Order: sequence, then structure tokens, then C-alpha cells
Amino acid sequence: MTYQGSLGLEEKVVSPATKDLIESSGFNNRSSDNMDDSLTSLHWLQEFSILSDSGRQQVISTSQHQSKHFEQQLGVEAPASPLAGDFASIGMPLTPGKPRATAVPALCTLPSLVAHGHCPDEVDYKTNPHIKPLYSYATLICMAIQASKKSKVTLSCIYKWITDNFCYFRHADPNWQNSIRHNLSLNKCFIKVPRQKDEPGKGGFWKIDPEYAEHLLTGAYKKQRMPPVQINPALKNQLRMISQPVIPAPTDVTDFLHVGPESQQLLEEFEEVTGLDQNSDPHLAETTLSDCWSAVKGSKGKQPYGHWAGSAQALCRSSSPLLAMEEPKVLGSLMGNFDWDALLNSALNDDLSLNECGPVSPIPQDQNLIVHGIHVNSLEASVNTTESNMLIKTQKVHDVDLDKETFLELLQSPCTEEDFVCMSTVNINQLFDLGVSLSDDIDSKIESHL
DNA sequence: AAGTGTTTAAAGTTCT
DNA sequence: AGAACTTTAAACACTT
Repeated sequence: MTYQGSLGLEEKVVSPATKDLIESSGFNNRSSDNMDDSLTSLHWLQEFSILSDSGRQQVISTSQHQSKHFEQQLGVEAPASPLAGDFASIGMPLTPGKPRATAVPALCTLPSLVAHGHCPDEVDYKTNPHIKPLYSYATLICMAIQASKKSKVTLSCIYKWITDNFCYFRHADPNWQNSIRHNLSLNKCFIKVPRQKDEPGKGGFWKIDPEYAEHLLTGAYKKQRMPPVQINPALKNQLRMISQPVIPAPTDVTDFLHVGPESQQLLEEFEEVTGLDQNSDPHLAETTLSDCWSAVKGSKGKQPYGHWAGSAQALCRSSSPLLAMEEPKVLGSLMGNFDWDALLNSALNDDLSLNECGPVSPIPQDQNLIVHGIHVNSLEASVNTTESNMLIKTQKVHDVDLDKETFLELLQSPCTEEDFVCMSTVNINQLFDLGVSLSDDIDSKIESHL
């Protein structure tokens, strides 16, 4: 699954509309810089779902399911640990002291990695004392906390994890520890948990703050530093078509979209030019659709700092590499707490009248489906129909009586690992952008639900 | 004394 | 150019 190189527009005969669609999507002319979406600072955190369960926080990267997906495609056994997938995808050891011995080679074929010129997986940070990790300190801290599998960790644990996993810091000037402390204190994403009086030891504990989820819901934090929304007319038309009622139980993307002949041709041309066969791979079908949305937003800007090299993010972001292109500066550190997929999909499904064939719809046992824009394995879907939190969530969000508080709880409620398998990841930018670009009636309808 | 935590400041990078 | 953000450095206070 690579999106490298030119799509060869000059060699294909395509309609102007298709060409516009492709060009606006950035499919054809994405520079290495574009692809080099960084996981700046805590932007990658938005890929996390911080789940609160009776005071216990669990940080699970949604990239897990992405990694799983990739590894399943590659025939590689998916990591058992939620961390594993995430860290593996970015070339990180799975757990302190247990470095991943081998990288997933195919991951390096992702454009974001290739374009950057090196694949982080090629760098063995654990043994290479010369190369400073591309990760920001905040990122390292989050990694350490996440890797600890505890809700809170001590500063020394963070130090230890970093030095255990990054040889560079074992030999570097200890001033980096000052930077770590500085980050912990300054970054709002980190909460200090004072040590109990009867608890021996120095200093307190640190954890990742799940509270920022609320700020997101209240709209206090909006994406920043994003280019103005520019909607390609062709895409706009497609999106409008999405909003039309669709036939129940779609089994492929065209059913899902309920496109007319004209758009069907447009879609086929787009697929042809992009080399995506949506019929043969529902996941790619979803990717294309997501990509279009991403493109609609206008994806030209570089990512700040670029030291994430886009590796993890490209994998974390939904099913689409293109979706990894844009991240907010502020939101990135704040938005980690939600199942934005559920939110987005629920909102969209509802407003786009796609819930007619919702999660409780019978699903053919022998097919993988695109349901609510989510790639759902039919077997899982069948099982999850009655039990999955995700599906329950989806239904709940559809509930007209849903109030804001319930909605918040819903979003923060624990999800099973299986949930993430069924979820694609959508960043909050897309959520907000879609709220704008998909026309005002969507907003009004969402508001009516809240 | 050593570790921990907070705060301030400056410099650099990236984006609008 | 200015804003936003990260990194680095330093000073200081507090705790063990």
C-alpha cells in the first residue's frame, strides 16, 4: 500500500473533474514535505484514546488497530500489547528492556517514511548512541508513561525508560533530564500526582491528563494553523451525494456512497488514476473517501518541526496516509481522549443518513464491509453487534435524547481492544473541518442532538 | 547532597 | 513578520 510517485496524470485520459479531484487531493503532487507530516510534540497524542476506568487511566494508541491492519496485510502477527503496535510502527521498542528486534519492513514503504529519506525503523535507538531520537521530549514522556502500563509513573521511571530505550540519552549530557522536568511542569498534558504521605520515595507521579477532552467538546480549543478550507467542486458534489439517503446494508463503497452514474464514472476514473481498486479492498475504498475529505480541507501545509518524520502518524491516522497530513498545534496536545471516529462517524452517519444500515444491520458473513465509514470485518461485526462498546456508542450517539454530558461520558468510556480494530481514526481537525465543509445543516443537526 | 519541581529566558523551527 | 511551539539552559525552592 504505497502512494509513491506520480500517478501519471499526463499519461491517463481523465475527465477534468477527476483531474481536479486528484490534484486537489494532493494525490499527484504531494511533495516529500507534504508527506513528511511530523508528529510534532503531542500531536500524536490525538491518536490516543485515554480511557478512564474507575480512576484508572489507560492510554491506548488507536494506531494499534492500524498496525494490526498493516501487519495482518503483511502476514505479520499483530502485537499483543496495545503499545506494541504503536511503538513498533514508529520503530520503538515494545517495552522497556524489550526492544523490537526487527522492524516491519513494509512500513517503510509508506510514503511519509520514504519521503523523509529514512525510516525510523532503520535506526536502532536502543543501541545507537549517536543519533538523537526524533521524538520531542513530550513525546518521549508520553511514550514512557504509556509503556509503563501504569496510570502514573515517577520521574525516575521516565528517565529510566528513556535511557533504556534510547542509547543517545545514556551518553548525553544529563541536561536532557532538565528538559524532561521542564516539559512535565510546563506541558498541560501532564498531571502531577502527589505521592501519598505514607508512600516512600522522592517526588510525585506523572500521568497524562484526560481532562482536555472536555475542552475539545466545549470548543474551547479549535484547530489552529490550518489552511483555509477549500472544497473542490467535484468533491463538494460527492459529499453532497453522500448526504443523500442510501440503500441499506451496503457491501461496497459505491453502495455506500449511493453515487449516481456521473459520480460513479468520476469515482472509477479516480480509482483508475490512483491505482486504487476499491472493490477489491474495502479498506482502500475507505481510504480514498477519507483522503477526499482530507483533500477537501486543503492539505498543503507542512507539519511543524518535522522531527516525527511522520512515521507513526502515518500509521496511526485512520486508514489513510493522507489523513496524516494535517495536525493542529494546540489540539494535538489536547485531543487525545476521544473516540473521534465514533463521534465523527456517528455524526456523519446520522446526518448523512447512513445509519439506516447501521451496526445492527445484518451483515453477510463472508464479506468485509464498510459500515459507517469503518472497515468492519464481518465476523467481528456479527459478534460485536450486541456487545461492542463501539457499536453501542454509535447507537447512543444516534440517540436523540443524548445530552452533552452523556455524550462526554460516552466518548470517555472504556473501549475494548476489539473496538479499536473496528475503528478508523479521525483527527479532530477533520471533525471540525467536516463540520464546516459538509454544510451548515450538519452542524445544526448535531446541535439538535446535543 | 541529590533528586524533584517550578519558573524564566533565549534561541531555533515551522506555519500563517 | 509574527505566532506558536520545542529545546536548552539556568536559577531557585522544596523534599528525601
